[in-house]
Amino acid sequence: MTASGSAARSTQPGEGAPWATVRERLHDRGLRWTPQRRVLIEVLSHSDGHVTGAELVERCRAVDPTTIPSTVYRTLDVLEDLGIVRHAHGIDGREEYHVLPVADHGHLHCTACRQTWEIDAAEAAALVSVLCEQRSFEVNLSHLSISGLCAGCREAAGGR
Amino acid sequence: MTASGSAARSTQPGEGAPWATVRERLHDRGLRWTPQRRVLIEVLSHSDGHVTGAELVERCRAVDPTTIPSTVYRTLDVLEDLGIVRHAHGIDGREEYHVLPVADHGHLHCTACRQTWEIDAAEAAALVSVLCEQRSFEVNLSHLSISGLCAGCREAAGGR
DNA sequence: GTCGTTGTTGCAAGTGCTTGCAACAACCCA
DNA sequence: TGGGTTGTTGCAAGCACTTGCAACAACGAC
Repeated sequence: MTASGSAARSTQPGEGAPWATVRERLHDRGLRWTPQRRVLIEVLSHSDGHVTGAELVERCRAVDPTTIPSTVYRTLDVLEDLGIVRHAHGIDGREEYHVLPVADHGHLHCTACRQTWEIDAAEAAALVSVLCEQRSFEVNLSHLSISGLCAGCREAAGGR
Repeated sequence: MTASGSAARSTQPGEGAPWATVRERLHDRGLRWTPQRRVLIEVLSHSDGHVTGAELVERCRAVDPTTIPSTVYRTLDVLEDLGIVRHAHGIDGREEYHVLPVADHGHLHCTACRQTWEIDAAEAAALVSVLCEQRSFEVNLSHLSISGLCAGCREAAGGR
């Protein structure tokens, strides 16, 4: 909810209005601004947080019924290159897109209630530093997906 | 590589010969011992570490060409219930089965060289305890999949 | 050995996503 | 404004599973 609606309507071209600058950012890389991309950008600009690929395809279809899945997935790849979306794999291995990642963060999935939470760099710091020190492994936090049981479900399961 | 070949040939029915007891373990649950399951068990007993679902289907086909994918996947579900295999999702979201998980452990995937390593409870302890204390979240270590850059690839990438 | 119950299988259709390829159309340049 | 280059699209086929369902066959009982 933090600065959600206002961000899309902001007039400054930097952090504030990422959607407004997509077109020129594509141009800068020699990429093109097509009606199909316009549709996806519009859909994304109205999506908050996490959406699955299939969901995005469906929403694009609602705007333009001629939308083809492969186009959506290919455009998502391009937008990921631009840093506008980021994908991870949900608990069932499905693509899950995160729109406008403000900061690198991972995800926590409860296998019982299927809810999702974000974990920020601070919370993951312990793991990241252990792996970095012991193995020189650089963790890609945005792709980190942890599953298990949330507090509520542990309690519901009987506490033991 | 630790105690790989010998384990399958051991005669003691406890930890040592899990394959020999599968049949009765199925019986104990009112489940059946079918030729199709025999094939998969045989394939699994010759597989070490991590295999994808598709790979298992293929190997079963090598033993019995009439093998049907859905049967393999359904049998894997059953075997997972028995604790004989465990699945997680690889970096690309595909099913990855881990045969005979000796101890709970997670996985480390390098996005550059696609290699995989295991991380044990000790290494993940820092993360697990942070999440447990701060959120009462119980991490399912066997399903933990971390991606990033391994030491070798970081160096190859130019060190920066 | 035969019978009946019920867990399993095979099949076919479906989902989510990917890929190769030819036709198309943004966009740059004159 | 017209023309050419080349990034994109749409389509069809394919991969990795998943699911519903009717026919089948393990396995315990008689």
